[in-house]
Amino acid sequence: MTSSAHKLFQAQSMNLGKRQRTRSALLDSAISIVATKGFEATKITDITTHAGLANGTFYNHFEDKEQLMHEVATGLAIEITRDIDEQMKTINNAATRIIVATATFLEVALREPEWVQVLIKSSDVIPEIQSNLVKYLKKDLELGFEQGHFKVAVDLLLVNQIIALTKVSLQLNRRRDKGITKKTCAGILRLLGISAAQANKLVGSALDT
Amino acid sequence: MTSSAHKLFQAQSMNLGKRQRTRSALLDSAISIVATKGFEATKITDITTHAGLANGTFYNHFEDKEQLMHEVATGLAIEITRDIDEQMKTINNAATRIIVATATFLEVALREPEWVQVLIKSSDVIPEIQSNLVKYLKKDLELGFEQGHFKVAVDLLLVNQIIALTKVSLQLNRRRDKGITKKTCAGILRLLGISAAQANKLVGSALDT
Amino acid sequence: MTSSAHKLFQAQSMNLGKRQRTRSALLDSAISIVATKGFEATKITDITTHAGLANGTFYNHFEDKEQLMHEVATGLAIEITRDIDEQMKTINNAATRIIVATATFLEVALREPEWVQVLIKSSDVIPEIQSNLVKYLKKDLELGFEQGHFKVAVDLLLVNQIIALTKVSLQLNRRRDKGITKKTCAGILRLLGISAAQANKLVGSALDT
Amino acid sequence: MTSSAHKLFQAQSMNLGKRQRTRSALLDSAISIVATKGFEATKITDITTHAGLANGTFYNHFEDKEQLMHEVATGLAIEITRDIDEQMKTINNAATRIIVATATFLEVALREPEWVQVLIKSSDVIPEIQSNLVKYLKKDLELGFEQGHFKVAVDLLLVNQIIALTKVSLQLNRRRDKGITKKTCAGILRLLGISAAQANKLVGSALDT
DNA sequence: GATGAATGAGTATTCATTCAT
DNA sequence: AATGAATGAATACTCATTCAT
Repeated sequence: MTSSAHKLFQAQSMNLGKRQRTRSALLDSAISIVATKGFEATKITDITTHAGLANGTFYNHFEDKEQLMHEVATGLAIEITRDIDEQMKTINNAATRIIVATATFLEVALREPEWVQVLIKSSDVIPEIQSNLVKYLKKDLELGFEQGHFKVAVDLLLVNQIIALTKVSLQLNRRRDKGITKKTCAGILRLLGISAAQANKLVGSALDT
Repeated sequence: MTSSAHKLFQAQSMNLGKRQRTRSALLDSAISIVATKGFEATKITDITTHAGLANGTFYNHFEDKEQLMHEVATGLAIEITRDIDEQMKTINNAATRIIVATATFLEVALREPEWVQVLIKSSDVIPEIQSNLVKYLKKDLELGFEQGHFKVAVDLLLVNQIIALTKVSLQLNRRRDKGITKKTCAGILRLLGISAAQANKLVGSALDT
Repeated sequence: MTSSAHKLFQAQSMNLGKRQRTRSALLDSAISIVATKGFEATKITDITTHAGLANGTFYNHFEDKEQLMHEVATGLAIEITRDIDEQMKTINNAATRIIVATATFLEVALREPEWVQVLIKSSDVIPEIQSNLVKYLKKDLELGFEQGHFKVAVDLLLVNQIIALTKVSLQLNRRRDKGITKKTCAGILRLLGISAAQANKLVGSALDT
Repeated sequence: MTSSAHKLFQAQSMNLGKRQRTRSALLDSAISIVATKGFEATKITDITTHAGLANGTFYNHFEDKEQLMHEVATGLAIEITRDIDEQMKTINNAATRIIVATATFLEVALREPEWVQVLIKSSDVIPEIQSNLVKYLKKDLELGFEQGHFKVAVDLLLVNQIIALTKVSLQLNRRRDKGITKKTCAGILRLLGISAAQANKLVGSALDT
């Protein structure tokens, strides 16, 4: 039927009871469908059919579509964040942190395009996702400003500009071009006031190791 | 019924026949409703009711919602572009052109928030809008690169990044803050490889006259 | 499809517009169905099918089943009350008033069993019906007590007892036995403290003219 | 979970096997739920949840809701009848029998409102209840007519009128007013052709001992 | 026997679209 | 052209019932 994408929730519930496995099947199906058809256009029956279940089964596990999508988005956010956090633990330089975070995120997007697709689409509907992202990103930006790397005062506009540049990268990257990751990171650094040449150098040394 | 916004299509059809005026009323109503409720949530009856017409009348003028939205988006694009083109006729410096184009667009967004709101929302659904925008913007970017102002090679990613920065500005500008226009222009220039200080200077001299 | 019963609402809307006639068809269909299957068991599609309409048409005229049933019950109450009021205008003796009101009501029930059936069933769900009935009945009972006909103090229990006796009459009168009307009136008078012999005499002279 | 009401079926099955005890738990739960929410609105899961059982367990004991309600109603009828029969064994005077039967029934209703509530609601759906009641009541009424106490010929209408008066008493007696019992008995006697004064006297002497 | 997950038929409701007036 | 009543496909949600464990 669908993708070779990894089943996030199913993987997590392999050794749990039947109830949890069915739940996970629904959550994973929702990811596939939403990635394809979008949030609004996804019908309950799309999800249950994709999971090989009866429509009524949906309501044994979720109140409504809203609740399901919440869990999907939350699960995805946690999973993706885990990867990024791991990479970032030992990095102190703010410019490098921004580069690595962006690049790791975009790599996940190459590996699991459905996950990120859904996460992005959800972030319009589920504000927590967006606001969490803003919070963490802001911290690194302020750090970089204090460290003297970035020449621009941090405000909400700036944070959202960077998120927007990352999203653009995702949208254009249908062809899975790895070069776009570097260009995106460099663009973000330039937006932060770093010169074009310096931006390229920083991206190169941060990502080519 | 509601807004003090200017009726784009009605204004254009004032002196035409009744058929055209009814058509225009529907188009203008669509703008108001879509700006408020979004594309998906807009019902045919919302539009006809707002226009003071019977629901059936809609189908005397349009095949379906899709077609209506096409015309709305096209009309808006033409109208808004007209303003910008006017401003740009005498400007040769690419950096200034980018600034003025962005600022003019954002000013229209302040004056006619519904128009721009709808245009943005439509651009997801109607690709021509986006691709037209890309075409014109690309020309100026290439000019700037040739002129030596911008330090970055022009590609589709770059164009879309600039568009994205402009959209972010719109989304955040619920409070009609004019300062955001300048910040947005400066951000675009930095993204194009101009230093933060130089970007601010250019924006200042382009917009403060 | 069904009964030879008179179409209350259709009769009232014969010369009105199409909208009103369709509305009335739905109201009359509701009466037929509710009389047969009861309030709870009546589905929207039962009503529309019986009226020869599409299910969606229902919602062009009513918010939901609740609203429809309200109108049905109100319409029936008005119609039935009209008959009774007519008969009672010139009657001053309270005992006679009670007899005539009960007998007229039971006669309507013989003529239009569906109407009364539905009215009774509605009175559980729509309290206004019941409380209106209580109000009017109470007045006559108090009059009779003042006039010295009835030996029993009027209270809510008494009023409800009389209503209950009338309902029993309806339930048992599947065979359309006119004798039950007299027995019911006599029973009510006995309940009000009138002797069995006197009760029969009063009923006889009130109804045999 | 809730009421302090006595568990009829559980009490009867205390010393029987587990199967019987589970059955009884379901029957008692059904009484509680139906008394609160009514027959139609009672869901299978309401009953099983209240009994602390899984929903599937229901079908190990009953065919469907219908069968359950049959057993509930039958059990309640037997239990309540037992009390009344006990009281009546030594009473020969028909008027006193009617008074005591009614009063005992209404007392049970005060003590176990759920039982009677459900019994009344069931009697619409399960005709045997009603017809049994009719049979026993009819016997006493005929006795009273032979004894010369009641002035009215016994027929089905009369029997149902008396039942109706008893039900009215239950419906109005939300506030647990003991006075209503006496008024109800007196009303029944008046309906049977006994004068108001005599009715009050009989009720007084039958119930005040 | 008990469990509770899964089932799917049944129902209310919405709304784009048609068409007779 | 405009009207607005009627349509019916689409969809969410409920709940009695089944059945594998």
